[in-house]
Amino acid sequence: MMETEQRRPTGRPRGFDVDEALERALRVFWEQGYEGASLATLTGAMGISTTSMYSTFGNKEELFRKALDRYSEGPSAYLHRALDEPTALGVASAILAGTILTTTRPDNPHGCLGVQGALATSDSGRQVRDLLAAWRDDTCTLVRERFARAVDDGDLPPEVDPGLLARLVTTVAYGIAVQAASGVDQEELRAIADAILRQWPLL
Amino acid sequence: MMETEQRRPTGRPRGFDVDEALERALRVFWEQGYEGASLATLTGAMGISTTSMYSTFGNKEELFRKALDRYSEGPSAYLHRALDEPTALGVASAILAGTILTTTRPDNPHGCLGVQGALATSDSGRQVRDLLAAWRDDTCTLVRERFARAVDDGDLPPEVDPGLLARLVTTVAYGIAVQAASGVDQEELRAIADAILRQWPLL
DNA sequence: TCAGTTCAGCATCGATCGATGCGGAAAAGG
DNA sequence: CCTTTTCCGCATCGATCGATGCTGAACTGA
Repeated sequence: MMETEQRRPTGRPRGFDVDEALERALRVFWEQGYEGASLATLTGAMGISTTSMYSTFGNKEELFRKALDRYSEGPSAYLHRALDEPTALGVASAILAGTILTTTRPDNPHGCLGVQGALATSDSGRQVRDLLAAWRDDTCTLVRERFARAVDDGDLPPEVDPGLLARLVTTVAYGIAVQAASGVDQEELRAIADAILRQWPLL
Repeated sequence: MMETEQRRPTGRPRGFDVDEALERALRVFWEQGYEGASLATLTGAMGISTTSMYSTFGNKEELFRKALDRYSEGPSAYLHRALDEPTALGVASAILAGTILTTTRPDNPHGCLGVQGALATSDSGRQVRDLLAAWRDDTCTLVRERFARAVDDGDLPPEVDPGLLARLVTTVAYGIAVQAASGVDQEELRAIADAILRQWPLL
């Protein structure tokens, strides 16, 4: 028989919830960026000591990576749901709608962690900057592959370049994220997305 | 007769070129952001001592404000030239073309200072963050007023909302700036801009 | 030449950065 | 109970943060 029951570690159990602490850290990174978020601010928001943070998450960069993963599966989960839409227009519409909702939700920091987390950094933040650039590019790649499938299915005209269309949709999404970070109204952003989608597929 | 000759100050003259030092500082802020750019990095690139920097520019925040002014009149000067285009389509086309050129020029940092200079900051950078948000909003306002004039002139259909169209163009421009910061190819961005402009006026 | 003024190199300020070591407290197994 | 293991508050590390004072050098006008 397999040993299915997870090994209960001996010793004093952890005194805080890892998921909740990570959620708190995510929000700090989201609002203040990777370099702007200090360890003191992070641990203060997480409600734990620096010792607990380092023993649990490694270091600041590892904490950010885990926070980004949580962001992808939480606030940014609309992206993968959007890719399941039956039509390419539905995909694009869901991406822009999800972007607007996530970047302007009143109880969240405004903007997108993947954009404002580390867009320009010093040398010490270069690794995280590259990580987010890859994160954005991965998003674009996923959309491109979905659009390529739409072309194969006849859902998009054969002359449409899926890569270009994916780059266009993500560009608008990132632009929306910048506007949202400045506090632009949600309905105004919705009107922009509608105007773009009204010309679908634009190419 | 007016005293037209400028007062020559007595004492030892300044040993460096203020414009060139500011240009160097601008490039550091452009690449590393306001909070990422340390005084040591700034003065090192400017080739002056911290004493000279403080006596000449005030402090780090004032230095950034002056660098932003220089950015507006230099790399971002295409914006005001674009507003002088005879048609609204010409304005939008010039804005997007200028954005692409400035944010992807090989000898410049990639991206837009107004976007990546301080998109998410700690509390200490909040003033600069707000400054850049206002800078972006001012840009949008200038474009809106230009489009409103185009509506009055019959250059744009009367049902077009100038504010919405201006927000759309600037949103695409900011999105392009984000993509450029990630290293996206210039021609790909041009293709995106062309696709947008092909549907003009989109609303 | 001299007095007056400014520049800028050097040292350093207190605060904060990310990160770590120590040691008592707490909770498990035996 | 006792031993073992882990957690975590506290103090602190060297480095760096933005910012300033001191002081001799440099250059002016008289």
